Amino acid sequence: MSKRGYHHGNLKQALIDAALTLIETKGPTGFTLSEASKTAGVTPAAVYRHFDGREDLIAEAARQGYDMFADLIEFAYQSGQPSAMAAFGATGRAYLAFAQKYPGHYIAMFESSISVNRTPELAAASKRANDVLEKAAADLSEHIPVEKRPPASMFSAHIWAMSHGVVELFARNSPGRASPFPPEDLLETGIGIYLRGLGLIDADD
Amino acid sequence: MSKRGYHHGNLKQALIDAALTLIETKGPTGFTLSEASKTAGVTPAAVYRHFDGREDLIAEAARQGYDMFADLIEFAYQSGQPSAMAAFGATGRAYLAFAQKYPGHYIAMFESSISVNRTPELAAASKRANDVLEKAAADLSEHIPVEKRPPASMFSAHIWAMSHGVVELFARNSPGRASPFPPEDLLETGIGIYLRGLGLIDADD
DNA sequence: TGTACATCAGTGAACGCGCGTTCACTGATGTAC
DNA sequence: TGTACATCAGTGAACGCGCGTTCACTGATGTAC
Repeated sequence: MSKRGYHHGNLKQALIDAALTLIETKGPTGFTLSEASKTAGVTPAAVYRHFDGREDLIAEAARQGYDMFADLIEFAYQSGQPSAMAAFGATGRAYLAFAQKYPGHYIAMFESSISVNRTPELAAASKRANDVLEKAAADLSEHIPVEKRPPASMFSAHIWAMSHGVVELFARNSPGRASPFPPEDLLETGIGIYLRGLGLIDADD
Repeated sequence: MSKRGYHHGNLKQALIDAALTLIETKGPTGFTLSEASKTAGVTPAAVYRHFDGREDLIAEAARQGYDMFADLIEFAYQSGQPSAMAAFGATGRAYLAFAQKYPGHYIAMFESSISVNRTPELAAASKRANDVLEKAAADLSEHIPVEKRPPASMFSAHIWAMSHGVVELFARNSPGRASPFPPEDLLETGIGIYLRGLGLIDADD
C-alpha cells in the first residue's frame, strides 16, 4: 500500500490478483502474462522475478484458491456442528458462495488445465479441500441405515457434481443461457431432494 | 471421399471436424484457425471461403452438436415410452453418452464462450435440445402429487446440473483428479437417489 | 548521523513465433454450344 | 465428342499484432562501518 516507486512492494500478489481478474473475464487460456503485468503496472519481464512463467502463476492462483476454499468449507462445516444435517447444509451453501465470490479462483482450480499434482503444495491444498467435503458426507451418512448407505465418496461426488453443475450452467452467466431460477434456490432444492432420497430428510420436509 | 485434388470436395465439414478434434484436446480458446486448416490439408486463407472467421467456425460446430444432441436425446426419450420412468432414464444415459462420444461438440456447446443467440439456427437447435430435456422432466413429474411437485424446469435443471457436473468433474479426465467411480455409475446412482427423493422410485428400489 | 556498498526488483529492448485476416492470383471443374 | 469460357475453391505471400521469454542493465533499498 504505502510502498511504491521503483520497487513495487507487493508485486507477487498484485500479479496474482491481476491474473485472477483476467481469468475471470477471459477464461484460463485467454489470460496472458503480458496483460497481467500491464495491469499490475509493470513490465512483462518483471514477472520472472516472482514466477517461473505463465503456468506457475496460474498454479499459484489455484493454490491460494484451494486454501481459501478449504478454509471456508471447513469453517462452514464446523459452524453447523453438532448437527450433521446443519453442517452439511452450511457446507453446500459455502461451496456456491465461494464459486460466486471468487470466480477467478474457481476457474483456476477447476477449469484450468493445471494438474492438481503440479506441485506438492497444490496437491496438498486440493486434497484438504476434498477431505473436508468427504468428511461432511461421511458424517451425514452415519444417519443412514448401513444396508442402504452409499459409500461416502460417492455421496460426496454426487453433491459435488450437482454443485459444480449449478455453478457452471446457472451461476456463471453463460452467454445467452438464462437461468430459470436463482442458483442458490436451485442448489438448495436439488440437494434437499437428493437428501430426501437418501432418507435423511422427512418426506414431509 | 472420391473427390480430391485442387478442390477439396468437402472442405467445410473437414474444417469443422478438425476444429472439433482440436477443441477436444486444447479447449475452445486453445483452438486455432491455422492449425485446423493445416489439419484439413489447406491454407488458412481457404477457411474464409466457407466461414466468416474463427468464431463462425466454432458456432457452426456447436450448432451441429446441438442438432445431434437433440436428436439423440429425443430418440432415447421416445425409445423409453410409454413408461415415463424408462424414457427419463434413457434420456439421462443418452446425455452422458453424448458427452463422452462427442467431447468436442460438448465443449463447443457448453464451454466455449459462443452465445447461443449468435445465430437463429444456433438458438433454434439449442432450444430444441432444451425442450426435449424439459419435456422428459415434465412427463415424469406427472407422477408426483401436484402439491409436492416442483416446476418441471427446476426438475430438469437439477438433473442437467448433476449430469453436467459428472461430465466435467469425473468423465473428462481432469489432469490429476481421479474419479472415485465410473461416471456412468455415478450418474445412474445420483439420479436414482434424486428421483427417490421426489417419490418417483420406491424406497426399496 | 553519514557514507560506501551489496543486493536484487524492475527496466527496456530484443528474439522468434504463430496468430487471424486480406489480397491478387491461379487453375480445376462443369456448362454452353 | 470437342472446345471456349465462366465460375469459384484454393494458393501463397504479406500484414500488423501480441505473445512468452531472455538478457544486460539500472537504480532504489537497506546494511555495515
